[in-house]
Amino acid sequence: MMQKRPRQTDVAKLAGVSPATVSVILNNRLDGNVRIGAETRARVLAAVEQLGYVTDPVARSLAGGRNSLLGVFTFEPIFPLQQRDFYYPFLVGIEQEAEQSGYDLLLFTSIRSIDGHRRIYQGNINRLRVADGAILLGSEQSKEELRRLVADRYPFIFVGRRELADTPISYVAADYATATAKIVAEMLACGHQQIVYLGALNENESHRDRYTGYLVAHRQLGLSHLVATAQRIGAQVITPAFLQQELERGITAFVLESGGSLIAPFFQAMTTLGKCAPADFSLAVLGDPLTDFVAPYPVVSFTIPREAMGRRAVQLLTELLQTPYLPQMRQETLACTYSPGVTIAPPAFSHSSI
Amino acid sequence: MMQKRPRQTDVAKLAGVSPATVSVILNNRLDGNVRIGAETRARVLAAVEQLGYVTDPVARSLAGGRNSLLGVFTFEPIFPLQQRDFYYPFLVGIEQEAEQSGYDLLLFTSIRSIDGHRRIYQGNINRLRVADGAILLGSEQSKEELRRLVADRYPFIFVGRRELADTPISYVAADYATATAKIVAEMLACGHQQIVYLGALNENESHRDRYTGYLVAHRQLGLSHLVATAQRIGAQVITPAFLQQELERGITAFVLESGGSLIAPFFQAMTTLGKCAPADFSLAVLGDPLTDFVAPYPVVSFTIPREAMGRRAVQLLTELLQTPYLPQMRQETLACTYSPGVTIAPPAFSHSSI
DNA sequence: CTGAAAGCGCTTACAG
DNA sequence: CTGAAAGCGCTTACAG
Repeated sequence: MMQKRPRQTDVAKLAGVSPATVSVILNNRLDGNVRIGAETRARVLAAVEQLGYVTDPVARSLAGGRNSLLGVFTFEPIFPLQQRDFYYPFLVGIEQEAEQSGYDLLLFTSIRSIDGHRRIYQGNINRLRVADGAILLGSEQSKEELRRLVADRYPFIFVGRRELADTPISYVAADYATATAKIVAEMLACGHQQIVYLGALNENESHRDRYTGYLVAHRQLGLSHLVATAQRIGAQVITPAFLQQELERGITAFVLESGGSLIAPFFQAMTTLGKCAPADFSLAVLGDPLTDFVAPYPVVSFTIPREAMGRRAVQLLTELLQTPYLPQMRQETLACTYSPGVTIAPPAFSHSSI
Repeated sequence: MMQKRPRQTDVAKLAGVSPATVSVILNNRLDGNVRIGAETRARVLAAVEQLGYVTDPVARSLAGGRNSLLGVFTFEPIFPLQQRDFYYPFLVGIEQEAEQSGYDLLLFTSIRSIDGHRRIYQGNINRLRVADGAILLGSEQSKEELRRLVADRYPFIFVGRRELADTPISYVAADYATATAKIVAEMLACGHQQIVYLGALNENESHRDRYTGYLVAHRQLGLSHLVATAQRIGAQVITPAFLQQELERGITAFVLESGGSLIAPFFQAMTTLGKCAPADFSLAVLGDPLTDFVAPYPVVSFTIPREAMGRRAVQLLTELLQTPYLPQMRQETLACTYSPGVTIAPPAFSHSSI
């Protein structure tokens, strides 16, 4: 049967001091007017050791201290069966930094997913509050819940840029805009004048950032008039007929959002047409490099700094927790790494007439 | 500036009832002697809505006794960069079951690894105690720490069988013995009489269980005299010369422990010799099926039920936590799944002379 | 059917 | 330098 855990009072009794003293020593408080004698401190620490005492984080947290618990909340299952690659690299970074900072990680697994996604507020409870602050991840996030979190002044950092109408929120994001701009600029420099932007149906912040990069690249060269509107399309739209049509109307280069499952259909359709990059068209993927399985040749793309984002999110969160009176907002953007490929070359029939 | 979030007392005041009543209603308590009038309940719920009241889970858990935190402790980093496949499936199962049971997961990332592995007891303090109980994983576990954990009566379940000299400990393990016995029996039934057991250098419980299965298969057929002692060898021992020698002394079948990095050298050496299973020898791997990358053909093996082990570990742990007065020991073994291959066939030159 | 009171285990002013 | 006291926000017997 289970022994009751030792309490602070037990330690206090054993050491012959008051609970307050134990608390002060354990929290290493160095306030000007709190000073503990070396002898007392030693006695208390000895008692702590002897009893195997560990502060109850729940009580500590209630009493207004902090509990060294960093929440990790994902809107999808944390360890998804399918896309195991999605969260993993973030978690690697998060764990590394948590270890450095001496925080434990609290995964909110008690939060049942309802119709496929999890909600922070269940009934009336913000479960996240058991942790000092939390790192949020996930694409299926509910803006409504974020808004409420901000209103509740709960400290959190989103991994990935998220925006709310009136309310700025803290995040660590990948710099999709710059990465995309660089690639599109490369295409423009090659002489492409009709670069079509193919995006997935659901538009979110990271998609918008990519599109911004696309626009910026054109604008910087004074080529704004060449910009085509982005096409947000379902994967099933990408057929040989569709791409044929695009090529015929003078499109010489494509940039594809990753993650929207546009990529496999694209290659399939192009193969059906007997078209190949960079001979027949130029191509870049706006996201992580493709595996050999998906692409027949190295496609120009960029790497999202997932681990670094995880690490940085923990750093920012711990900063937030240590300075509770400063504005609770941090927004940071980390650079993506250009990933070379063989898919960008001058267009076969240059329409250049600048 | 934001208002302080509403408390239970605010709701009580607004509804004109006592905090206790609010608590009872919000927790939906149906105890025999607690009954709330429909009108009162409606009034309270309306007040909750109006104020946007959210129960503070920290206070709730302090008052209630339990914190619904399940610890997850790994002796190596939880999200290792290298062998990401090792912990992941366990964690999937653990998360699934934690969600079912309404527990959150506490990852002890604050525990720094010293010379590559983590220690539960740091300066005589058991960090794990911040959680109600914990699930332990990892091959590098220190027996000394486990012993202490048991002595402290801390509730935990090890994923994987672990044994301590005098102290039984709780675990969920894979049934390596049965899985191995089945495979070896298949080889014996095929007519093999010299089956060599090749094991990694470090012997642990899971290795011993496999060897036990190897022995059992022989014994069940009354063939104990055919048993060769297991060879515990380093990967570098597996050279073409070594295997040549084995074949020459009449060995017709090999069973290899997985995880000891014996497998790659084995295939390399056999390829060098120009030998191929099952024509020249029979073969099984005592562990997870090999990827195409490692093995040129499907090798008989078995799948370790990692997810199920994770799930079961959480179940057993929550049982332990709910029945604190029953014996704190659970040992359970889950079956592995036979994974077929093409590597077992009758020996080319049968020495059978039974 | 509902309220007053005690208590969960800690921290933090405030005295001295 | 250390202790007594109040309080964090809830739940749970216990009264009535």
